[in-house]
Order: sequence, then structure tokens, then C-alpha cells
Amino acid sequence: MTTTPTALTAETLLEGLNDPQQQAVRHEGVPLLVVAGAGSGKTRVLTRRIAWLIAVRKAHPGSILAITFTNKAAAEMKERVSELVGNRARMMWVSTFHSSCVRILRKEVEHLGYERLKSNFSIYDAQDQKRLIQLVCSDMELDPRRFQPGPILHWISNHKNELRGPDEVAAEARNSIDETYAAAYKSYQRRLREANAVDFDDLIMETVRLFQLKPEIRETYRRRFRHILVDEYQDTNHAQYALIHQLCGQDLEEHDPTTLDGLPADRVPPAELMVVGDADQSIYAFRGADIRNIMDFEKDFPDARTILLEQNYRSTQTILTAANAVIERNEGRKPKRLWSDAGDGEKIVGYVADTEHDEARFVSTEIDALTDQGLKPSDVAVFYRTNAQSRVFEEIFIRTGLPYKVVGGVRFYERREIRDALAYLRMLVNPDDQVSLRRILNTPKRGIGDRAVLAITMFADRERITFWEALQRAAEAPGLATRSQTNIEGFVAMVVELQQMVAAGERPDVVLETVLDRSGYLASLEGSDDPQDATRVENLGELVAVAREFAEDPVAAPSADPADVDAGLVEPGLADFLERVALVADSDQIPDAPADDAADPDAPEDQGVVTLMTLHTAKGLEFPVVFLTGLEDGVFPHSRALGDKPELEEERRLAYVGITRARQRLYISRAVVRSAWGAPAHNPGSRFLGELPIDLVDWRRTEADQTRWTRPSYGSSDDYSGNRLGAPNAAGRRNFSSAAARADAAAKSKPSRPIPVLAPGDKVTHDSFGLGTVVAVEGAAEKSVASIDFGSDGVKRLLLRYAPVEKL
DNA sequence: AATTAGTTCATTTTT
DNA sequence: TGAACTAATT
Repeated sequence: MTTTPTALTAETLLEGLNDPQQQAVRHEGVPLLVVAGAGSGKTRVLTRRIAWLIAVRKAHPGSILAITFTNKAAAEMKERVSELVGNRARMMWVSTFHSSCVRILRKEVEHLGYERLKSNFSIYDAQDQKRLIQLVCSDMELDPRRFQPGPILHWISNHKNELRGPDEVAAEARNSIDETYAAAYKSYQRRLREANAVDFDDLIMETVRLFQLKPEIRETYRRRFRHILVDEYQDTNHAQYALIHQLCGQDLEEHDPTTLDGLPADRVPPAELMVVGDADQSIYAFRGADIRNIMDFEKDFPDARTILLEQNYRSTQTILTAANAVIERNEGRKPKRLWSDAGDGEKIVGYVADTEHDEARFVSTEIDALTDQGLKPSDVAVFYRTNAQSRVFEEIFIRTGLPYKVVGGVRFYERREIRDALAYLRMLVNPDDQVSLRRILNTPKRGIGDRAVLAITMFADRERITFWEALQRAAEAPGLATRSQTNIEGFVAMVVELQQMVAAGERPDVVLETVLDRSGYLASLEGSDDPQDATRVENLGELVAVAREFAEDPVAAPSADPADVDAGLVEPGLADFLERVALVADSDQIPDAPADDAADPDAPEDQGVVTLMTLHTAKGLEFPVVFLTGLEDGVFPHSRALGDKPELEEERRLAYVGITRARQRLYISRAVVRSAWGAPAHNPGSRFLGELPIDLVDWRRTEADQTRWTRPSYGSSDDYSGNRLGAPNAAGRRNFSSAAARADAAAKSKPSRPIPVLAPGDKVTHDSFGLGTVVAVEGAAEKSVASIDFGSDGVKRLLLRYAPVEKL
């Protein structure tokens, strides 16, 4: 296909699209919902439609607002549209909800009516929020047992997503706990604003509030955005939904006539709206996503039209049939069946392992076999429900020499040194940012300890000045040691000097390097003998590189908004860099599609690596081969979801997402025994396994194949679920709070303790000694004792009844 | 101020 | 089990 914009015609834009896809591209007028099943080419539809709007319907690019959920998706979409329509695409707003809202808020903050909130506000992420709420809690002298940061923040976030401010919530508090929470919410908000900061949820909530407060401002944006497209609509929360309505709703005025004040008489008709999503892939309810937004679209927009995309261009029919079969179990779901003309392909391969180690070994061996058949490790992904499950795979993969990469876990921008460095930069841009300021005040150690901080805090409170102002007037603070005062003065002098540098418009990377140097931060790491600190220095080098790249080419950097650059908004400064970093976080996380780039000719064996990740992070990705692991009730579906229908349905959608990531081959596996929190637990197979059509799965190994155990003569039942393996050691008796332990307790009534039947020469594993070979066995059944050679750990005599030994 | 020994508590996390 | 946080020690 040609990429020359001049050759762009209606025909080329519809080329290669199926009928419903074409309809979605051509649609005009009423609100449109595109229900896009997994792999049905929705990104293609979105990009073609945008190009269509510009090229065929002559829409001004600046009148287009396209919302995605990740910056990566935004950057990709912008890129693809640019390929179609060329430079004109620069004027579009293609960004996340959060980025769009930041742009609006930075411009309009003063209309919000917060005294301290200015356009250089900081954006607080989860970690910053936690620090702030901790300050609030200690301020309120809350019992740290009953009121923990996590739950409070979650509670606040829920309310913000529902657009409920602190006063509203306080008014509705029904008990003392709610009242305390509401008070914490109020204090948290107050401190946020005092710090000239907002959190992620505020970005949306405050934008909605802005539009409510100032209808004329809302009107200017309604006027500007004539075409609004929202991707991943099933993941929107209520606040985001409200925002869309403010921009597109045709009947908003009737709902709320009081907001009409100040509206120009010549109001514009609502923008053309298209939302794209798939209710079956809604897996973020726990973060406030409200599946009703997409389910009720036709109700919310009565004249709406719906287009279904069911043809899948990614997977084999076998995989799709499996996915359909699972998701159909969800109730109240709108019917949709994915289909493919790619043929049935391979059967799904199933495997029941004895333990999670065996499961990982199976995966490893199988990947080995696949690579022998010409597949690259980068074609393979291993999915699991929780991050903790990655460990076993890592252990085994390291042992077998299989290259891999874990996606998720500790992200680059969450590392301590990166956050420290960014905290310096943030407080330079916004000295009111107390969280950042407190973070680096004594990092590295410069003799400003808790006592000094306390004295300054009290002084600031009494004088009703900010923390930073109090630091500058440290000499007046009562109860401050002279030594601390000297140290603070040194710190203030350094900050002032750095601030001048920023004010002079110095490049972000240069500021960063100076900060690291002048603060002594880098020196303190370099002087350390902790090997971790060497890595930290490297990471900081990386951050400087990121800043440099940004300074030199902000457009090429991920998710840049060229409209800003075009608009002659000077060259990006430190504040812009911080904003990018705050909202983009980790584009380097997910390895790009198996790179064909001959970037490194010195690495001919570059076959890429196997990708390990949670099912949640897998959303939106695809791989030729997928291993779906840990399919056990209590693991996946997660134990917390077992008793709750909506949650169980969300787990099922997660399974659906996982299955539909696979293009050619899908493996499903589970472990009969899995060690959770130290104690081995016996998990029954996932209910989702039973929902797969049996003829689609080729079971390589089943429960019946598992290592034989002597069954107690009185326990003839096939049902082994709930049995605990090995000795009821100290570890095993702890932790009766978890669901796994509860299942275990329920099983206690059944007297049975499987004892492995061993013979000399057998290979076994022991929980603490590892791999061993049986040398001799004495006694029978309950009294059998085996002598086992564990290599470097020597030969042990073990009473099989108690020893955590497994036959291999 | 920094190390260390206890204690607690364990989903998922696009921004 | 083990990481992550707190409290107590030197």
C-alpha cells in the first residue's frame, strides 16, 4: 500500500476491510458503538476512520480527539494516521484521558478556584499518594492498624471516580468509620492542593468539575472537538464517562439547566462520537472501570448505532472456539462469536503437572521443542494470574538456559533512585511539592533528620507558610539545632542555585546531571560498596539519556504531542519532561513485536526472549504461542473471586483475554500441588478447564498420570482435593486466614496422607534439599524410611510419612 | 543515624 | 516462603 498522502482516496482507505469494518469507517452522524472482539482489527478501523474523516470528509485534524488508554497506543495510532494523511495529523489530539485532561487543566487551572493550584502543578502517582496519606494519617493520629494507607486511598479513588468530592462524601457518612475516611479524604485533598499537586484521579474529576463550573469553557472544547473517538471503552470509569458526555452529550442541558449560565446563544451541535470496545475484555473493574458504560451505550445514547466486529484475524478457529465456549458462560452478556477463516490449526495442548516446578519444567521443555521446530523464543509468551508465579518459571528457565524477560514487577520509574532524581526535578519546578521536597531533603544524608523536619513542619504550620518557605526561614524556627540549621541553609542555597538554572531555561538533561552532581546523590552511590548501588548509577545514566533524547527530539520520544511543538510552544523544558515521565511511565516495559531490526549484527543468535507476564498485562498483545499456566481454582480464578459472581465473571473475561492472545498454539497447564506462602496446597483444576470443549484439547498428561501415591486403604475416593502433601510442619500450620488454608482446613476431616512409594534408583525432590536419588528403602507404608542421596547435601534417612519428598 | 531483629501479610494495576 | 515494613538496638 502506498503511503503517499496524495494518493489517498476513499477506495484505498476501505481497501482490505471487511464489510462491518467499512461501515464503521464510513459511518456518519449518530453515536456509534463498535463492538470489537479480540483480534478483529479495531486499531485498523480506528486509524482508517480518522484518516477517512480528514481525507474524505474534510474534517480539520484539529477537530479530532482520539482517546486511548495507554500512551503507547496513542503514539502508535498517531504514527499510523500520519502514515496515511501525513503531517496534517499533527494537529489532532490523540492521547490518553489523563494526558488530555492535563492539557486542559494546565491551561485552565485558575478557573477551578483553588488558591494554591497553579499551572505548574505536580502529578502524584500511587507512591506519592501513599506518602501524602501517611502524612494525613499521622496528622489525624489515626490508629495505623485500623486505618491503613492502601484501603483509604482505594476508598478515596473510588469516590473520585464517581465524582464525589470530600464534602459530599462527608455529608453521607453513615458511621464513624466513614466519617474518619471522609475526614482523611478532605485532609488529603487539602494537602494535595497546598502542595500544588493533583493525583491521577483528580485529573479527570477536576476536568469534569471545570466543565460543570464553567459552561463557557466546556463550550469552547465542544466547539473544537467535532469528532471524538474512544478506544477501550469498556475500561472507562464513571468520571471518564461523564467527561465524554460533557463533550458529546446532546441532552446534557436538559439534565442540568443550572449549568446553562454563561453559555453562548449559538451553541454547537454535539460532536460525532465513536467508541470502540469489547465488554468481554473488561478486566479492570477493581480499578473503577465500569462495564455498564459499554453495556448501556445504546441506552445512554438512544439513537446510537452498533456495529459488531466478529471476524478475527489473529487466531486459529480452535483457539477462538475455545475462547467463545468459555466466555459464553458469563450471564447477561451480549452474544458475540469470534470466527476465523484461518483454519482449525493445532489442538490446544493440556498438561497436568504434579507441582508448579513440574509445570515450569514442562513449559521449558516444550519451548525447547518448539524452538527446534524453528520458532523463536520471542514468539512465545507465558501468562500467569499473579506476579508471584513468575518465580518458578524464572528459576527453571535460568537452569535450562532459556532466555526470558519478565514484564511487570518493579518498573523503571518506580525504582528508588529514579524517583529520587525525579523528586529533585519536581521540587525545582514546583517548590510547594511537599512530598518530593521531603523525599530528597535528606537524600543523600546531609544531617537533616526527623527532629529537624519536625521543627520545620511545626514552624510552617504556625506561620501558615509552606514547607519550602519554612525551610528558607529556618533561622526563625524554634527548637532547631544550630547544626541542622546550617545544613538546611546549605540545602536551600543549593536548591536556589538549581532553580535559577531551571528559570534560565536550561535543558532537562543538563539540569538533571547538575542535580545529581551538586546534590551529592551520585557521589553517594558511587562511594557505596553495595553492589545494588552500581546498578542504580547505571539506571540514573539511563534516565539522563531519556532526558537528553527528550530534549533533543521531543517528537520522536513516545507519545509526544507534536501539536504543542507545532504551535510554537518553544522547546520543551523541564516541566514538559516531568509531565511526560509522569504520564508515560514505562513504555520500555513490553518488548516490541519480535524485532526484525538488524540493530546488532554482532548478535546473530538473537532469537529474542520468552515473555513472562500476568494476564492483565497481556491484554492488547498477541503471540504465536501462548502458555496459560496455573489453571487451578484458587489461583486462576483467584481465590478471592471464587465466592463472588461478578468477580468470577471478571476472572472468566481474563481467561478469555488470555486465550485470545494466542495466534497458532495454545497451551494450558496446571499443577496439582502448588506451594503458596510456604505451605504446599492441593488445588483442584480451574473451573475454566471444564468449560473448554473436550475435543479441542489434547491432554498430554492428566491427573491420573500423576506420580503414584499410596492411598490409604480406607480412602478409596478419587477426590484428593484438599489434601496436603508432606508433613504438617510448622509452616504448614500457620496462615489459616487465606482461602487456600481454609480449603485445607475443610479437608482436615479426611484422614489421609499420601506416602510416596519409592524404590532404589528413583529420582526425587525434597522441599529443602532439592534433587536426590533413592539409595535404599526400609519398612513399608506408614513406616517406610528411605535413604536418599542429595549430592552435596549428603545422604539423608527420611521417614517418608513426614518428609516433603516427591517422586519424579 | 544506621543496622538488625522482629513482625506482618500477602490479586490483578493501561494513568 | 520471603519481601517489606517497624521497632529496637548499638
